[in-house]
Amino acid sequence: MSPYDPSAFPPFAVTVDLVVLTVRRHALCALAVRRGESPFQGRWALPGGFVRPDEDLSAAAARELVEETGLCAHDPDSPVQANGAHLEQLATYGDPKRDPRMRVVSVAHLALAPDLPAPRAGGDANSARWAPVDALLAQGGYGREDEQATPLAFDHAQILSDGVERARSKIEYSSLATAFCPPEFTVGELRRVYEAVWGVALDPRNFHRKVTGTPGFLVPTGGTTTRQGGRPAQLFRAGGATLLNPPMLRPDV
Amino acid sequence: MSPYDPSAFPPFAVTVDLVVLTVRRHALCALAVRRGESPFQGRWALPGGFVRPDEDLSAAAARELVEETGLCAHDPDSPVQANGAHLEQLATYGDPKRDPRMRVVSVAHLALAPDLPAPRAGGDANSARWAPVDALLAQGGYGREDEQATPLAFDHAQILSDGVERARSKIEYSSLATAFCPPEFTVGELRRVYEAVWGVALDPRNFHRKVTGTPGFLVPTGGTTTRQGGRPAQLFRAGGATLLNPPMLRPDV
DNA sequence: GTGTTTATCGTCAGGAAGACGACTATGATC
DNA sequence: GATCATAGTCGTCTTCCTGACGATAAACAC
Repeated sequence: MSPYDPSAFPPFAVTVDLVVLTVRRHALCALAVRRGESPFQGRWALPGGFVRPDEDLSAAAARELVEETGLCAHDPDSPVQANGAHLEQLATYGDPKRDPRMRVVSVAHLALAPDLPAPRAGGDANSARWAPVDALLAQGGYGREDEQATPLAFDHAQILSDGVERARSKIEYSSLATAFCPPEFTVGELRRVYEAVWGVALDPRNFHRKVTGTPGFLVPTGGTTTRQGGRPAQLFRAGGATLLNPPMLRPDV
Repeated sequence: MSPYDPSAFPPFAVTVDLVVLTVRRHALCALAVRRGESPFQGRWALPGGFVRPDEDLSAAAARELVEETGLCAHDPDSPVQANGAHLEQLATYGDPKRDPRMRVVSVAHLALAPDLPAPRAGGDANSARWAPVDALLAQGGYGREDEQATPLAFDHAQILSDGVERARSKIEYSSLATAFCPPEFTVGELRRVYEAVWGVALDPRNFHRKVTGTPGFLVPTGGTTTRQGGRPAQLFRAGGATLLNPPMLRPDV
């Protein structure tokens, strides 16, 4: 087989799909849009769209993220967090039958965002919402008789599942959990992020010792807050460290 | 922008490129093929080729792997090791200018193989060889006046670098290092794999304690060998465990 | 036999994490 | 204003894991 033969290559459509995760009311939620057209009309799907002819993959993902959420994405290599989300490539899905109409290869990206106001619907999707990932992935199961109980369109359940697993494992050994927090946050708020993403309860005392004892993870801003009730808590910003060594240990599993 | 509009999508070429790694003579090596045609004619590149119209991405990668090495690839989810290599998706590269002729999106895959006899050249590549990754990535640097000192074609240096980094980090927390070993191997041989991939020296006694003390990592076959010289060493096969918990710690960095 | 090489077992100190007690500083309630 | 509930913060103790390194074992080369 002759590689890169410009005269005879099978044409593909290339899209980006986004797994946008946030933590709302102690639950890990993903952004879902309702499809307005066939196939899978009326079903929920991940936001996404075609890559433009002269657009890089990461640029396409960032553009879709802005269109859907208004979030400004940061480069994967500069994990600063201003009013933006963390964005990284997740994986690529190219089963020949994943789209019944034509051959579509989708480069999925993962975005982590702090809790936001209502999502803004893109021009093409007639509605968008944050939904708990458990509900989105519970296929036909436990959900109320809600449109949420229907499976996601295309192979988006698989993509979402892979994105959630990436997020779950990545907060173990990186400081990425701070991407779910506002610019200033307390140790307790960060702990609730871990608890929501992992679905477990963590010991507040050991967690406090761990995160405050890891150099470069958190830097105190000097302020305090009582927005969570109880005794006032110190406010922190994310420090420069991106890798946690030793990592945060996820209980049992 | 209307997603999945079959009447108006920009056509892309989709390829798979392979980072095939092995350990030869205590060095981490990658499979490189010499390009027989323009662009980058005569330069070294990663093996790869077009995805066929009705072929899944992983199937295309497995096919290319067989064509280049004769290795039978295993499914990423069934990490058994018979006469086959570990194969997993690495990342996707889609810079609009990465191929000067047309828009090509390449889904790179990472393969880990035991030390093999000479690679077999595919029909399209006039030569193929194992080369130390250090030499392939040393752009214009230290190499002898060898064709190896020229940078790899396209963005393949970046792809190879990402693949090597993935391998380096993945053997920390998984049993994947056994994919570099023959079906039966000794603790010392496994240690030399880690040393070659990480480029460090490990304490033989602590390494032995770690790998033999991790349940499911190694299972003794009962046999022994002296092929490394010295006192006879027990032979092991890879156990069922795929995740190492706690992980193997990489010194310093 | 002596030396060299590799494998394997053991010991010890230091660090990190889980379990959990205790105290502190707010707001809510009586 | 006293009491209570809530959340945050500091310690202690035990256990496990790792790194450093001594010691022994079993082959081969001479």
